[in-house]
Amino acid sequence: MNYPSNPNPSSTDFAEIFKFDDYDDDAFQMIMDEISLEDHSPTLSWNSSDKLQVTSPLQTSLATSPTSLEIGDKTEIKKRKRHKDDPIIHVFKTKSTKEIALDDGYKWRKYGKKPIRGNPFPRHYHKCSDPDCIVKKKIERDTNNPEYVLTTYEGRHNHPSPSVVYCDSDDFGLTSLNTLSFQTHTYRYSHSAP
DNA sequence: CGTTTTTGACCCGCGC
DNA sequence: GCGCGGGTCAAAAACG
Repeated sequence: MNYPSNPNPSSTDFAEIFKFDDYDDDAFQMIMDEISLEDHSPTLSWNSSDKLQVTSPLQTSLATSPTSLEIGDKTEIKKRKRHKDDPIIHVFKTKSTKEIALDDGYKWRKYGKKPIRGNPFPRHYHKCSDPDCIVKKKIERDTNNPEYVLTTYEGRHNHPSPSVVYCDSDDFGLTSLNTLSFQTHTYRYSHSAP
């Protein structure tokens, strides 16, 4: 049984899904058919120019680039083709003016810090403290919105959270999608390991 | 005293 | 082949 990373940014105002990373078009469409984003129930499609289009009861949006689209002011979706051997990645965009490290229930060991070109704030590199677990996360401030922090999780924990299990599901690793709600505005999407 | 953080060095892929 | 940007290592320091 694999356990996904389980971010729970309890110390922040809210978090929201920022990026879909590793789905092909069919899988992505299937996912969008399954989920509803708060008061939106969007359908997604790609037009002839490969621009992402979202139609919801509230509005119709057309992306300005093939890979990114904001739905209202809540959710930004990014999409690209899945590459072979791509790791599973989740990116969370979290409003956080004070602390840069989120308490997500797992223990992490920091192993690097790097200045990133174009970003006045450095990126921090963390590994799961479990010696047999290879999950990593990167933390950096959003260049465009310095009051937000981007947390990128890579891989799946092979062990449960050492602290509280915030969300449980019998079919982690079996279904194509789990939609979890941590707080009012916190959503998480994952899919089974390949 | 075991674990984590800090920090410069090292490594590696990519574009030129 | 070289330089650059990004990712990781690892030794020492800091921490609790």
